[in-house]
Amino acid sequence: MLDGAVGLLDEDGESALTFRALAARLGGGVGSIYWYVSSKDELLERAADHVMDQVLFESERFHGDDPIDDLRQTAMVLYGAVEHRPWLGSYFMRNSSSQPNSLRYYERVGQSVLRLGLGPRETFHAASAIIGYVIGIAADLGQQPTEEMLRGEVKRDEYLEQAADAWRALDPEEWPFLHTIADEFATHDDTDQFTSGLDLMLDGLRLQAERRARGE
Amino acid sequence: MLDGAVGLLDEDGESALTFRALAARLGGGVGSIYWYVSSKDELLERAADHVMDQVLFESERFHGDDPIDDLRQTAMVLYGAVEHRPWLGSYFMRNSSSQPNSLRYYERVGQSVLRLGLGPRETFHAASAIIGYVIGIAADLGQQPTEEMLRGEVKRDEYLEQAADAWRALDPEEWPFLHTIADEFATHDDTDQFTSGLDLMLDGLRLQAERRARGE
DNA sequence: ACCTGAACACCGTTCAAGT
DNA sequence: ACCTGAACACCGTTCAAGT
Repeated sequence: MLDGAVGLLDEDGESALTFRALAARLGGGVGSIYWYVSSKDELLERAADHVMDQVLFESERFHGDDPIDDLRQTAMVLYGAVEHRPWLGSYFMRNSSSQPNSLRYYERVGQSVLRLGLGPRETFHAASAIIGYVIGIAADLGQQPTEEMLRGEVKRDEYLEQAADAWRALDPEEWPFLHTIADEFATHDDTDQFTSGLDLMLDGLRLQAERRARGE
Repeated sequence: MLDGAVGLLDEDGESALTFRALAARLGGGVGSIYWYVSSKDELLERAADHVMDQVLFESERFHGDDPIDDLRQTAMVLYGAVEHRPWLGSYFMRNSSSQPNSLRYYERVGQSVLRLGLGPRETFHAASAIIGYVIGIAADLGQQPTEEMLRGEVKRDEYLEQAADAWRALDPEEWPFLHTIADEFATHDDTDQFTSGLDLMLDGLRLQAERRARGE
């Protein structure tokens, strides 16, 4: 059932997942889904956790010497899963019993942070910040244009170039930032953008750990 | 109209904003809303930008010597707006013409980053990372429990303590991270959590700027 | 124990008709 | 130019009835 739900979501976006469509795909009646799930909210939570099962599996092979490296790779696996699933961000990591894999993932990230030797509060904050960042960026990147691209109406390059052109047409005195980044934006790679911000955060985390190790 | 829409969203959450409820509040018919807005999506985009108007106003007074300080304060104003409006994260910063304030906010953040003297690509990445982080964390924090709290069913403290208890009951060998942070989680302050992660990212950004200034 | 599908309440959107 | 509200297609959810 969850395979079917994730399939519908991946193929045609969040609006394609209806009880009727899911029942049709499974070859059953609308009502029978309610035997396994109590609401659409729970269906989406369980679908999210179903995706996290794969994320968890893929991130289990990272056991390097540097905990920061492990964190980077673990975060990137999650990013890969959320990048084209904007719905995932809104439903995972709800502290509910129907999301055991999300909790395990949180624990995994946390264990890498633990190796940095920070205090409990800093450890809690750092692990939450990393996951929050991944979700935030992925939600940002997987928005409206993506939906139109799913329907094949707009190509990504054209969309970016169009937005960049609009920025270039603005007054440079008033919009120096948009002018500076217009070229970068038009040709940017989403994964690069994600990685850069992640590295900023991980650099800050490494700095915090070093400071603490020096007893500051 | 947008005041009415934001009012409904703030009072009873995203599901309370329906065309019928909005029409009733405005004392008109359902169809008349379509004279001003072409779809519910656009209504939410404009409502989001309506909120951003206030965010923009509040963040205009930051002009300190340290661009990083400006960034921190500008980010915190946005956080304050999104914290209790989980719907905002999904609708703002779509590069559409109906969101001029979001674009202005992006420019504002970007101008502070520009003062750090990085290259165009790093500038683009840093500004996007900061905003992505704010949205991600705020979306994380403003989830399900908040909705139940809106209905007055669960108090925040009880909810956190309950989750922490569930973590404490797990095997400590297998879940060292959750055991380490259970106490912190039970008593944590959302704004503290947000600020800590933001500072990690800003520390990393400062480091990057210093490296570049030294010509590395 | 598990499934069915008609029925219900509600939603976004359209549109002929009004002022 | 702006508003009205019935009508339409569709949705999540319920439930009496089936196996």
